[in-house]
Amino acid sequence: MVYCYEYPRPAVTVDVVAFTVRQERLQVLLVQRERPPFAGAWALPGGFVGMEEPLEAAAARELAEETGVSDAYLEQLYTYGDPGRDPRGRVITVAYFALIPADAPVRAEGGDDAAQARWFPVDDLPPLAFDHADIVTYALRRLRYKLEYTAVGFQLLPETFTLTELQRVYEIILGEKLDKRNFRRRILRAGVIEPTPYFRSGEGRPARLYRYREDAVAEVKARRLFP
Amino acid sequence: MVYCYEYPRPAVTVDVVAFTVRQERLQVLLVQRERPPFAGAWALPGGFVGMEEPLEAAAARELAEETGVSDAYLEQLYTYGDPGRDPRGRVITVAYFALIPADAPVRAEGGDDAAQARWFPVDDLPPLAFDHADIVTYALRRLRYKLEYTAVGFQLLPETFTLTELQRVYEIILGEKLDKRNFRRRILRAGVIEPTPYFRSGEGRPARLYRYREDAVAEVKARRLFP
DNA sequence: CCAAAAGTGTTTGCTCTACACCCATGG
DNA sequence: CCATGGGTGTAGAGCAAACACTTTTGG
Repeated sequence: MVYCYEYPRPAVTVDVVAFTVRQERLQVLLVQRERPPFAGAWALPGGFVGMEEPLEAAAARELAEETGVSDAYLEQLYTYGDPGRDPRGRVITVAYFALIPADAPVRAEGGDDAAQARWFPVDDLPPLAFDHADIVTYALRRLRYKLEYTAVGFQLLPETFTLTELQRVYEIILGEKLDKRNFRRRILRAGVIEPTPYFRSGEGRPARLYRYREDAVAEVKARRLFP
Repeated sequence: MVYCYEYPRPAVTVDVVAFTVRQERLQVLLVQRERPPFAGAWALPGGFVGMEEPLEAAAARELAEETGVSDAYLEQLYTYGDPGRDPRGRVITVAYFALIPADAPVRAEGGDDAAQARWFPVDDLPPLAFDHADIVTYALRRLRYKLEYTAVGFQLLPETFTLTELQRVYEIILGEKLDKRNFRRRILRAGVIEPTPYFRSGEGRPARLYRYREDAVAEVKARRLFP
């Protein structure tokens, strides 16, 4: 064991950029800080990493504490460690991004006890504490980029979903309309989702429900410079 | 300032996977450990992050200490923090990968004073300390992937280079022969390198020298799922 | 039977791939 | 003049983009 008084050590935290699609908008989960620094300001959910806790477990724990969601898609994003990013001293944070299904029963909408937690549309965020605005910007770029060449979009939907719903998610995140026929052809060709025998009735003709294929490889190689 | 005795803190290190192409092979820089744990074993160059030192600066410093190279291409790779990855206790490491030009005057080839440092071909590595084998594997995957859709390959070459030299780098790293005409067309279309007025004479017809365009955007978007 | 949303194919253009010969220099 | 590596174009195939109508249900 290396002891603490050998050398001073930075503190290590995790922060989570949790995305969801609600009310036809891409939203990010923020919590309101209660203590200085930045007391009262909005920030990403996060906290210190336990001494025996893997990093991803810490991110999952922080996310679960704020939302109650425990099976979200979680991916390491980047590690921010500039001295001076935290006025309290040297704090290195490992940022994660998470995709929360639209039907996940997210509690704390309104903040019952401790820290208030709320969803904010990504294009209408309040000022954020620390360098969290940079982190969100980077997470958003990564999310868009991932959508372009993988099929992670369904992680933002319930277990079964219609192709129209999935297309809406892509349109909302990418910020542009997509052609229905081309969308369907490509998303199906990618082979990461499969039809179920079920349909959903609403207004108009019922739509077939699809689900994620457990055995699928999420990364769909796009055209490469040197195939 | 948050003081050390508030909570125990993990130690934070950086490790660098430095690639170069020598003797027609892709090689990785390793250092031989002098102290336990894993005394005598080979490991990635790396070390503790200074309390006032940015992470990338720490990686650059470690790389410079081992090689004398101070202007390499450096990119954050991933942060490894499993408890138990270091037998001394909780050590979180931020891994970087670096591309070293073939003509860089790398000293310590043979280890003059302290730790011995050597290049090893990636396909013939010794057993590595800690989880460094995992880190190298991931860095290699990322390097191949980057080569496929960007034009970072020239970072492994001197400031000016011929297209044939560049093609060799790609072939060595990707492990397959490429068509000369298609390679040239695509690499030039990507627009990240430009011809100089100079030629290099060797055996046969002299070859035009190219250089990196400072103003170029390195990321060449490949075919996307939803353009 | 009308409104509303689901579902479905084809044509056109572009980009990737495969492939072989002439060019410029040094010895 | 010969050996060596540098440099160049094209035809065919496959993929992506654009585009409009028919189908199924509920009210």
